[in-house]
Amino acid sequence: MNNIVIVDDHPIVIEGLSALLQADKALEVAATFTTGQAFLSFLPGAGFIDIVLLDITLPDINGVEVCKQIKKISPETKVLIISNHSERSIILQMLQQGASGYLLKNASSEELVRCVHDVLDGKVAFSAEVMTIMTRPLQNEPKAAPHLTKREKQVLGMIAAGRTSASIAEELCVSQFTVETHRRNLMQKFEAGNTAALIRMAAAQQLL
Amino acid sequence: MNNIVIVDDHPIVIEGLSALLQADKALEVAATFTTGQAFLSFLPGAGFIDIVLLDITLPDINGVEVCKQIKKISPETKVLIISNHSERSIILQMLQQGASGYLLKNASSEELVRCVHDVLDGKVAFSAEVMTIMTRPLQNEPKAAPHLTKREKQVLGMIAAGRTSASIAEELCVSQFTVETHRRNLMQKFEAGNTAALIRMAAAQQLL
DNA sequence: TCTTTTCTACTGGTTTTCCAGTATATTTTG
DNA sequence: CAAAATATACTGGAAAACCAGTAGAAAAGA
Repeated sequence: MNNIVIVDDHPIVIEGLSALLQADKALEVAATFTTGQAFLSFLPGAGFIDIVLLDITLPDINGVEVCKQIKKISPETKVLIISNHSERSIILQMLQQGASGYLLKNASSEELVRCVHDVLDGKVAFSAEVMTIMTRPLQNEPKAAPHLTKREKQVLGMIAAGRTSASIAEELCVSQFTVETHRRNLMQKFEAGNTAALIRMAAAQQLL
Repeated sequence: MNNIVIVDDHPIVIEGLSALLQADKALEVAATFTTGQAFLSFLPGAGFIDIVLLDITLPDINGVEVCKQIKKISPETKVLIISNHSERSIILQMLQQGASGYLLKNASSEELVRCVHDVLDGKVAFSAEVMTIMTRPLQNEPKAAPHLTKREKQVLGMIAAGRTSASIAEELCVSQFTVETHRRNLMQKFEAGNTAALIRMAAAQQLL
């Protein structure tokens, strides 16, 4: 009998997953949580968990963080991500964090059960749609978001808010030159020729 | 015994809703569908349906359209929207289409059952969060998108692409002054102090 | 610790935006 | 048709962004 824990902020989804999994005699839903924090408090004291079905978008903490914690506290516990996000970068990020599988919420019930078993067997499991996304050629992929430093993100936000370099410099207590250097570096990272393009790029990548 | 139909493209959600509703003896899930088209084909020949739990975002047709069709074919059938969208405009739009209630997917199971009963009783039902959204004062509502003329939209797009006024003027075969006047009017309409803010506003309103 | 990254700061010059006006021709609409 | 909205064009000046370098200090990671 395998112990399963479900973490998802939608009670309806928890109910659905539970119903689908309980149909299988080999699986036992041991506990469910609607917040990452509640689950993380439970985790250290809990007995061994075979697999965690984890939603990425939780109201309190990021799913990435939750996954990291699981792997830290109980490396043998498998993590199967159940998410709405179909961006390749996110899927990869979760796998790098130690997740063993990735399902989209529109996966069929058969896929769900199959994936849970595959993961329990030590395999890496994806739903059909995720498989398609991961194997799709890269050509018309949206450009990967460049890595921004903390400061750069901060400055970017302020530029997008319509602030001038001078006013940003004042607020951050740095020289105006510094702010302009940040701006220039941002434009270079985004391959933008001017502020307008910079903001558009950033907006397109949900960075605002 | 009330007849329920569930339309949602996520099998997991269907499963969850079914499990929660079947617990109530007064409710019977008569059928479920993962596409709007499948449901609409079924609808005319089907017996009387008391209530449809309807997801707005379906892979094939828009939930608005589905709702409209339900009300056309069977006006007495209640529609309870189950959605991820928490924008006031969308909620209002569904109510105008004849929906009797609106739930967010993160609603608790109690709320779900309560709302189903309320709707069956002829009331209009919202989950707590939707209630909060609908009664929240308008002040920090996102500003309605200003009306833009064709030319303004065109210029806006080109500005966002990082073009300078001069280059835009050349492409449009108008004077640089004209482009700058357009830009100024755009900034005024968006209440933006400079190009960066303009692009951010436009991006926030999906105008790019 | 050493290396790399990040954050900081400056020079000096060019280009572009931004502001506040005015004004006319062309469409659209009541 | 008349009024309103739209698109066009210009002046002139202040402010800000943009370009292309350089470079030291601080923090983070190997």
